[in-house]
Amino acid sequence: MEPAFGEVNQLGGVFVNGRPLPNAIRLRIVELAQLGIRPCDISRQLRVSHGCVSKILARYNETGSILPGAIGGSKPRVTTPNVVKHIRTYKQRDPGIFAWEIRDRLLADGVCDKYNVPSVSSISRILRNKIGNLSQQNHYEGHKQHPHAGAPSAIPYNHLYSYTGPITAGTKVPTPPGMPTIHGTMAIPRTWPSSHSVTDILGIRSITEQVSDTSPYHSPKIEEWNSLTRNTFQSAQHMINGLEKSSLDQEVKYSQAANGLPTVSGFVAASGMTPYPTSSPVSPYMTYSTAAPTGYVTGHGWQHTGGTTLSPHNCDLTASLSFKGMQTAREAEDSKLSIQSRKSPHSYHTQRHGTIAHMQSA
DNA sequence: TCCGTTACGGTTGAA
DNA sequence: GATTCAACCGTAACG
Repeated sequence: MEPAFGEVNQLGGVFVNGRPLPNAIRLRIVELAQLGIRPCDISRQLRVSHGCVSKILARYNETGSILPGAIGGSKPRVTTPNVVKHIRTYKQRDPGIFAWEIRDRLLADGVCDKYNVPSVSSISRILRNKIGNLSQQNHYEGHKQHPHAGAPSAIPYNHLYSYTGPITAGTKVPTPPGMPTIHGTMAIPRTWPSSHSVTDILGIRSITEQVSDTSPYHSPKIEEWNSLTRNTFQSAQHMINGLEKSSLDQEVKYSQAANGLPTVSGFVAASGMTPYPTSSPVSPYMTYSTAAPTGYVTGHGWQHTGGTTLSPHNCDLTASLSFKGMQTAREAEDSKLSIQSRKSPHSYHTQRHGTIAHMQSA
């Protein structure tokens, strides 16, 4: 069950447990950091925990993206029909073949690469569950003959069966040459045009990337985001440091504080505001609603999915960061990006709690 | 005081 | 449609 209100952290900021910060806040964190403001000051200024500031800045430096990672979902399956078909073929040709031999052969034949090759146990499971009858029959026959009598390794396997499964780290598409970059951080080998980048958030996408809309990995979700950005942003003329100043200022109006630090007045302390001060309680999950984006105070219009008119000159960042589009962009990218380095050290416990939470909410 | 790290309680979405 | 599971989130606390 969704909570009606967000929570308040020690700094007085409002957050929703388990949900990402608004994109504008994330963007503001990066921008302030680029202005040379220390993370601790950013933390206090935006009332976001310093751990979060650190995390967002670290991610930005690492990936060039301010956006949160893809939440939920499952890892791409490696036992695609094509892989199963090859395993079946191997088993047919050599009933005595071991799972690890199949694994090696899948690699050798280019059916899989090291990133998406099934584990030996997975292959065993496939043999048992999906090719069980065949396996038993052939295995029996195999015992009647010599297991390796057929010299299967000499048989040229059909290389037309190239792997067509989900893209993983090993099958990534290189960043198009025309991909705009922000600082050097965008130069890291992203393998898919990241819709998470500040550049993309602000609507600067290369033609190359748009061409990718017709790629085999094109999906309605990607199209949704692409159409949004294409229709919304026509140029990068307003970019400063990769950040769209005017649009940003429209959304997160901030003044100059006495200490010289920009103050995000739109994101005020809980003591000075009602987090979602509407006549009808506005859920922090407004993120996914269609409420009007009038700023963080008035209903947290972050990432609304409404039909605000978007243009380079009237691109309220909140609107331009339509969560609907962003979410789908993340989904699209997540299907293409395998971020190997972000293994959660506490997956077990989070999973456990997630399950419990899920059960409680059910 | 600052900041990187991590335990924790939570959400999400594909399978 | 419900459940499982593995990803993610931000906060709080620690060193």
